[in-house]
Amino acid sequence: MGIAERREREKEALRTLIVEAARDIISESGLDALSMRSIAERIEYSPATIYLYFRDKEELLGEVIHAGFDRMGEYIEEELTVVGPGADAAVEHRSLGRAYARFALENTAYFRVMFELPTVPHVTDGEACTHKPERKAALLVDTIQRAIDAGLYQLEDAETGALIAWGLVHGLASLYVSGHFAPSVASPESFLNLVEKAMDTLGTGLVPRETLTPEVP
Amino acid sequence: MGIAERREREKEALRTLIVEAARDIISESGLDALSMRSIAERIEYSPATIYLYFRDKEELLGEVIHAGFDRMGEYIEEELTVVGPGADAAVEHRSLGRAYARFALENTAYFRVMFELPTVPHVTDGEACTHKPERKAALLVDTIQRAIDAGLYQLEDAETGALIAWGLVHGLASLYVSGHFAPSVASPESFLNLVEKAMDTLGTGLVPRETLTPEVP
DNA sequence: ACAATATTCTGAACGCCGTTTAGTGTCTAG
DNA sequence: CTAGACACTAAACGGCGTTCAGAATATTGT
Repeated sequence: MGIAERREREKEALRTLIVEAARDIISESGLDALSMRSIAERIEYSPATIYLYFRDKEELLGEVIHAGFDRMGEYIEEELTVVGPGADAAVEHRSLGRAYARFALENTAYFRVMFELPTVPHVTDGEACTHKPERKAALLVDTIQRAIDAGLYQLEDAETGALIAWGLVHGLASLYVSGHFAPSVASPESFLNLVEKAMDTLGTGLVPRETLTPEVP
Repeated sequence: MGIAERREREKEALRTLIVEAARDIISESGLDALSMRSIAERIEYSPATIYLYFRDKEELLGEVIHAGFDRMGEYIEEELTVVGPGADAAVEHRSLGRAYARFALENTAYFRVMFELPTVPHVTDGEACTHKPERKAALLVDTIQRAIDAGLYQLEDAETGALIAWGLVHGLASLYVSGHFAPSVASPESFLNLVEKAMDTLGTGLVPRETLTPEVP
């Protein structure tokens, strides 16, 4: 009998409804506006009901954040589609950075929640750590490894290179969404330009070539 | 009569006592532990008293953040002292990055408050914008400009270069203090190493020199 | 020295928050 | 048709930021 299955489905539906309500409140009004009561009002249930589906606010936020990383994944795939499947690793690397910046730009409040929160409660929950940013990080490491293998990047360690590249774009995005940029770079366009310029600079380096002493063979 | 002056001094003393109490609570127990009541208890006054010295919690936090940037300034000066006054601009630039990273490392909770908060309430307060990060940012721009002038860096625009360099170090620090790094880079030493490596990489570039097409003269 | 005044401080309250619990209805199974 | 499982909620608890009437204290004028 499909009766238990229907109950199961309804339960799951309400669960995702709660997560979506939370996500929408954050996107529309910021994290401060997110309360168990505001979620409850939006989905037209009592606040207590939410606790039948989530242990506490932290667990609920964990799911919201998880959904955020899924959404960021869509940005990445979209950007990768633009450059096409045959692009070299360095070009793909640029796509990843662009996607990251675009996501931060278009999901400011969401981005902040994803990266500024105490976080990572259910990572230590025992189960395999197939969670949030690590998934995308693996993709970045992979891309950079391929760039190294193709001789496009000079790096001993792809993982370290990935952290550096991540740090660069994340730092710019982070400063942008927190409003720490002067008005001259505070516009969306100039932010995206800045990220492009930053990836250029990371590629070619600050120090002019001719001043570098040649390596001993 | 010095009586009004003494009152003035006492008023100022209690004001800074409040700010210091807030700063200590954040450093010891994190931002979540900071409440008007916890501050009041620590300084042995009623919570209501704080409102005689600060409009609201936001204004108080603004002063705490301001003090934080002063403290970061001390880190910078200390690090600049290490390399000495005669160092070239590129070396000084490295010092700035190192100071930034060390500050984040040794003042984790404080760093987060300084950069992750809605912020900047009294910047728009009308008066001259001689506030927090911009002060230090000017120093960074200056250093990079000197590096450009000395031919150490190849950049059209020192301000853009400063944003990129800031973004790189800030991003790594930001990811570190938020716990977004895998355990292998989560230790203080490896974090500092990573920042050094990152500044190396930004200097020399990801792309090997010989693959770069020479500029048209 | 004392009354009048100005200043500093606080107790108690308001409306929010996250969370718990006891109890309400409603649907299902035998 | 009834007994039990289930989904749900009203109400409360303690903590939060904040306000305000009034107590306590310090300063002044005489």
